[in-house]
Amino acid sequence: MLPIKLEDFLPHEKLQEMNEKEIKILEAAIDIFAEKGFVSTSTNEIAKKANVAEGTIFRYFKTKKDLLKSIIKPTLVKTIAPFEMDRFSKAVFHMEYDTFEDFLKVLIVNRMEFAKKNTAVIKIIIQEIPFQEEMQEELKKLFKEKMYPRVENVLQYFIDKGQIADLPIHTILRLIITSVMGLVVSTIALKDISIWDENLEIERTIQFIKQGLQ
Amino acid sequence: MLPIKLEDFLPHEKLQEMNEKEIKILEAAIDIFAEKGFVSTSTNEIAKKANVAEGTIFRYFKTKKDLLKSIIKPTLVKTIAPFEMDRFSKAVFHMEYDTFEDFLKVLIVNRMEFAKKNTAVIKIIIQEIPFQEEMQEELKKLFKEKMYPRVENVLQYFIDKGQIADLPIHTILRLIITSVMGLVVSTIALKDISIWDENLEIERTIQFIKQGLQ
Amino acid sequence: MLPIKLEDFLPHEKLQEMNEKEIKILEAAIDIFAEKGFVSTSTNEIAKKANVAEGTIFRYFKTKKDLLKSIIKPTLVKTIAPFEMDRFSKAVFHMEYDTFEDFLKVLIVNRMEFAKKNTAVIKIIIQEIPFQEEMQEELKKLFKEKMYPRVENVLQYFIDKGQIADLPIHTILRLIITSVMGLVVSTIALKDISIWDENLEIERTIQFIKQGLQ
Amino acid sequence: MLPIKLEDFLPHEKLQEMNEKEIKILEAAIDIFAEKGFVSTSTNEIAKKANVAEGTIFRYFKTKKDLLKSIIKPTLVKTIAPFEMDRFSKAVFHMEYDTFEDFLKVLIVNRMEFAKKNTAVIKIIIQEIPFQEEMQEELKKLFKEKMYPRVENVLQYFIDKGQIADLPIHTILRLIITSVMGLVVSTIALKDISIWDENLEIERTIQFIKQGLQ
DNA sequence: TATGAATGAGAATTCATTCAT
DNA sequence: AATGAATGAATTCTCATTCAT
Repeated sequence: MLPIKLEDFLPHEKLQEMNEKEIKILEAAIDIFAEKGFVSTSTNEIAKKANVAEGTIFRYFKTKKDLLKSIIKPTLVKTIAPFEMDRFSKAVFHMEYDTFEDFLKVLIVNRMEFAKKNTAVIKIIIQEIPFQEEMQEELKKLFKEKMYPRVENVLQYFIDKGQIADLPIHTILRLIITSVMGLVVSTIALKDISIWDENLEIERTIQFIKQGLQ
Repeated sequence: MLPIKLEDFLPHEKLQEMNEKEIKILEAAIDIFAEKGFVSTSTNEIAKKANVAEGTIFRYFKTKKDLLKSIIKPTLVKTIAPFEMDRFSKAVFHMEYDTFEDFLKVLIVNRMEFAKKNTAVIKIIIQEIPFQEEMQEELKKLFKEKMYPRVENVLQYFIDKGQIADLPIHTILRLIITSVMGLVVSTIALKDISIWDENLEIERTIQFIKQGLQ
Repeated sequence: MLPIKLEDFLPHEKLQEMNEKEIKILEAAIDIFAEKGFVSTSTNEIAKKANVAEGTIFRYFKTKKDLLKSIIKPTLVKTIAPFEMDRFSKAVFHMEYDTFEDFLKVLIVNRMEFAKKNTAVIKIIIQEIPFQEEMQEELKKLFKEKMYPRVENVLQYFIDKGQIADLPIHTILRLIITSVMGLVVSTIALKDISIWDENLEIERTIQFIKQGLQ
Repeated sequence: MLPIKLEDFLPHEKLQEMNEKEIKILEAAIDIFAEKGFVSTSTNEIAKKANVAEGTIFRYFKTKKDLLKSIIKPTLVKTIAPFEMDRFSKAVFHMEYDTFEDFLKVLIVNRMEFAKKNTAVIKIIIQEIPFQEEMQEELKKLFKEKMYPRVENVLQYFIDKGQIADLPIHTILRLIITSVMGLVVSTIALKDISIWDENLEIERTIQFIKQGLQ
């Protein structure tokens, strides 16, 4: 895996108000957390990789756990965010997509790109969320308040148009998320294997979900 | 989560040749590993919960990692095993199931039951596999040698009968596994929530997969 | 090094009143103590090599240190003993040897044989005596009471006959012991090296001491 | 035994680049290792005597064994070094000493002084070398490459001059080393005993070796 | 701000010894 | 007599965090 560059996925304003050392610490921490897990990574190791003194870490992050939170939170927010803010979301809410298939395509391509940019942090989130109650709450809140209401709207729209079956929203959502995450995880895990043709698998997954929900 | 009882899921012969203390250590370890993660669990903690001296742990398991392996391995094997040996598998190979739907039903119900019995160990496996190369190899080998060939047979049979689309086996398998694991994880995570009706969700998942692969 | 056989160097009566297990424990302990040192040898290891249960060791030897003493003491006694009891000693006291050279020859050949039979225990003694005050006392007492008076006699006899220089007994003794121990240690350490010709080195050492004391 | 002062026998430059705590740890370790042996000394004990936290030991020495090596190695080098570098050695190679006796005198006085300054470390070396293969190799290498060739030169010179007998170099060397080490050990062990007159014993040892090799 | 030495609590592991069988 | 399971104190080593410079 290539070393992380924070500028790839932290908002510009945020980055500008961050110190260079702080950034290097975050980048180093993401790299090593993803590789060895949070608990198995020592602050000493992070300091060395970030080329700072161990004490410097604690100037920017009160504790090691704080450092973890600083890594997880923005990505958690950005995982959910598109559903409320970006081009994609606005488009959907203006019902610019006529078909569920178009919607799926945009959703999947968008989240796949995001996942590939944020592989390391996503790994960390998947590993650590089960043990970080605070982050679990954050995730639940984001899901409930930011994501679910918008998605409910969209899905209801397609149900009403008769493009997908009249199942409970939470069931539809589960089946979609499950399939998309399966695709994402497979892509990350298998991306080096020759038989894996990403575009083909994306297309097949779209068809699978679409038909499955008909 | 209820405390684990090993007798629920270790073969009788195996249990009989195990010492009472050894069993109590395993049970305690499974409980705490699942709750706090392997690295964050101290042997002291395990010893206390198992009501043995800390040294006793090391009589039965050479190292803490050994203890982890002793927990993970049998469940890993049993996760794969049904595909080669039990009633379900034999039945399938004699093509006693006429329809893909029947096959899916048996598969899902069977794995759901297993998952509910082994929740804690499955949590541990999901958490630790990414960091335990040895176990990764074991898993790959089991998958390749024990599971894939049999499943390939069955799926090809249904493809030939025209009951599922003519997609590559690995794609079909990914979509099925993904959906089933999504169901399993949802069941474990949401089982206490009132709107979650397990049987209904099973049925919906079966329909989803079946239609998705048509 | 070949495994030790106690019968080689424990008196017959002593051996007869010893249990078979006790003997096997002693033999195993000597072997491993010599190889790894007393502190670095575990009772478990000894038990395994002796083919007995760990508890059995403590039936015959109250503590691990007791086992050490049981190994060291008889050899310590036998290192000193010849000077008071055996053929060599009696001979010397009857002044059957006319020349200092004859005396040296008997002394060295005798002690070399003893050293080669007891290599392992001698190693243990050299390693452990510095840390075992109790054994140090024993050694001093044996030296003072059993060895020194006899040896003094003999050496005085040769001084009086003009065969060795009129130096203080303790100096003569130091120079002899030093040269003999150097020979013994060299023999043990170098016995596998081709240029080492034992008989030649014995002869040279005799000449060296003899001339040195003229 | 008096507490060790490192400044007595570590080169000035080396000492200057060493931290105060590092020095205190080394001094404490030498003291206790010499008294109780390496394996029987706990890092806790060393820390207490050195007045540092136990963790501090491991900042300066990666492992306990590393600490041992750091103690043994410089003294091992310095035991051999004079034969290749210092005043004594240069003098000998310019054959400034006319007689073997002069040579012996310089050798013995020099090594006796060294031994008295480094008693504790020498004790440790003698105790631990048999169990530390790495150090054994180091010792052999030093002996072979640094000491033996020079000494061979000198001894051959005296053989050629007819001052010592024409014996193999290794035999001559063994007899000298043996006698000198015997003197050193006796001095260390007996230095508190009233009958022990060091200068007298040195003189007697010189005569003993000289005549022995005639 | 930044450093990195120092800390000491806590980790996994070992082992002599005990004791019920 | 003999076993070997069980113990728990002691050991080496790690690491997040603090703090004087």
